[in-house]
Amino acid sequence: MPSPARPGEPLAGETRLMLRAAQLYYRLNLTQDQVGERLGVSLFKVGRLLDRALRESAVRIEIVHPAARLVELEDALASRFGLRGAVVVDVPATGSSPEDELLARERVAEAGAAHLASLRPAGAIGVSWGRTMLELAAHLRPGWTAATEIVQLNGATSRSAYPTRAHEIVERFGATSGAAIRLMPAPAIVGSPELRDALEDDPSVGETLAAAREAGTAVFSMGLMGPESVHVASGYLGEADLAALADAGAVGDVLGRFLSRDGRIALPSLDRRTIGLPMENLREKALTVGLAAGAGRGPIALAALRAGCITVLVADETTAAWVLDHA
Amino acid sequence: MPSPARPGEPLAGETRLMLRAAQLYYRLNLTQDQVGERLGVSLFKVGRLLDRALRESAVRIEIVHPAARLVELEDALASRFGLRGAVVVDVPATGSSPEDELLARERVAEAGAAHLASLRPAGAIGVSWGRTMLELAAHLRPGWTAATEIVQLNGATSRSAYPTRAHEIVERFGATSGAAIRLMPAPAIVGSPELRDALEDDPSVGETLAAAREAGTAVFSMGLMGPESVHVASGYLGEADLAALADAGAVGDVLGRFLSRDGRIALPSLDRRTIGLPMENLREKALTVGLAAGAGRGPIALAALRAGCITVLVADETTAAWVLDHA
DNA sequence: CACTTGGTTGCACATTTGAGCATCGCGACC
DNA sequence: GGTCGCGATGCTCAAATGTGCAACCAAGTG
Repeated sequence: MPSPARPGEPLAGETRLMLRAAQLYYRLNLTQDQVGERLGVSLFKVGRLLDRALRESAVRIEIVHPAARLVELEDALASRFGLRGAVVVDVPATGSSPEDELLARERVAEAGAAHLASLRPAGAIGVSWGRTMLELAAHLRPGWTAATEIVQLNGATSRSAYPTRAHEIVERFGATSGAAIRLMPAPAIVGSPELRDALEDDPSVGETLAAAREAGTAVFSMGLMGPESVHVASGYLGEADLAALADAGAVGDVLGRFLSRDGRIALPSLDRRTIGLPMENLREKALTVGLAAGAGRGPIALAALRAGCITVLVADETTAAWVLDHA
Repeated sequence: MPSPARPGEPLAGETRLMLRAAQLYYRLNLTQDQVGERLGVSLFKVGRLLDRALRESAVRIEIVHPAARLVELEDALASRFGLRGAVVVDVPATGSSPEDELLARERVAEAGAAHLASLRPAGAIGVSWGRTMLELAAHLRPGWTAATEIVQLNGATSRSAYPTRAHEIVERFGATSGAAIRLMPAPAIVGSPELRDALEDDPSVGETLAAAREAGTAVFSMGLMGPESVHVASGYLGEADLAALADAGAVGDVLGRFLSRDGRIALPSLDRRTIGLPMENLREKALTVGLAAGAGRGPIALAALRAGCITVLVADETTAAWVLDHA
């Protein structure tokens, strides 16, 4: 490629012409033959001049919109992880203060609700619970889907005074769509594998679980691992479990299933005490929307992506950037 | 115009779509309907999206070639002073050391020669003399013009040991074109108006002067005012004249005519002692190429432009910028 | 001096893009 | 509840743009 005229060399007439053509074409928006007329060359030559300008990158075209970065992150995530889509939300401040967490949740939930609606999911839709899911449900607009059934994907009856409000979520999903709802009347995590199996075998839970397996769509949020996890507040996890999870390298959970960095079940013994749709079933769904909102969600988002259980990721910018940085 | 999404607002889906379209169109060079296909919208909508992106300046197109600035200066000069053309030359260093002066002269002269040739002047061509003109002449390539006659525009026989080499210039112009040449056998400036008139009335000078008036084209350089002027070295100007010129606000000369900042003859009494084509005749020519090369030429270049005696300016970048700054 | 050969030019043609216009959907206002 | 107006959409058609090809020029080369 012809060198871009080092200072010190006389400027070739061709180059001069090229730049003048670029000015007239790009700045003044003349057509190529107007440029040609003004410059005294044929319109063909103008085209070739502009071609050269582009190839030598004498003109630079860049996308400067403040949100362009978000779109870039979305595309990068989608192609890196083979997603069907990604939505990255611009959250002004992203610290880890409760207010920032709240804001991030609101914005991600809002964007998630809008995107979910735009996907027009049909048939049965499975949903998880949690603060982000509650917020998402609140943003659903009547008629957003023609789905026939809303199924709760994992256990949610609280053991503590702190309510999971899981039924509110499912009800809101149902109320805004006219779909039938199906709750899962069980805790998320119980004390023993035997109890888990017994509950899952009981029709009250088992039928919901079967419906959850059948649903073509799943919507869920990703939870942090640690004392601030909703599973601690809800009384499902004690000190000992937390310590064991930490030892096992857990970074967070999806539907109550705690994952390690690489996307595997971190602690199988705990997983066997967890009630709800198992990972392998989640992976089989045609459409799964996973939400990650707030500081520290990078690791679990990445783990879930690696686990292959996400087809559409909705996240705040910080989380998205972290994921791409560490992928 | 729709505001460019302040951070803190949810990103409208339209905007997201717009940016994605811009990415695909400008970065990946897809056609508008390929973009439409990929984004699931009609090609019309893509066109409108891209339109909006342009109007909201979400995409910026800029010309980044290092020489772009020169072209800008050229256009600005041409439109500001109603010129037929302008050539601005990139000169690496532009100090006022002798080496820098030399370099600037070389580059401006080279560009001037090339541009002059590209204008294909015909008929009679008038030329001045000076170091820049000598350099220009050296860069003329055989056959550069079909002109019939080369005429010296102003007096040039040296009074001092320092030769003006004016005849070399005219001869080179003639030799490279096959045109007849006509010298002006007289000094540039003489001691009295009476002598000037007597010389100009003599056929030896008068006929050349008449031919100079008839020439349709003139090529000349601009000289500095002060002790470094070639007119001092050649012995035309003494201390007293210099002081008077300084008092009168002279900034430099064109064809031996010293001008003040505003483009007027600075010192009419001196002008009446100057032999050569007068200003008013220079102004009448269809094509006049004026060269300004080297530090400190800004003021005389501006003065000459204001005098209206230039249709094509050739200058170094520093001079060009100075002129536009002070116009 | 004829003959290649590489590069540039202009051109006809196909594709792509932009402009103007009819239509549609939706909300506001009788 | 009708209907008026406005903005968005898709369409047709003309303009603008890119592509492949043949002609041409200039500079080597045998």
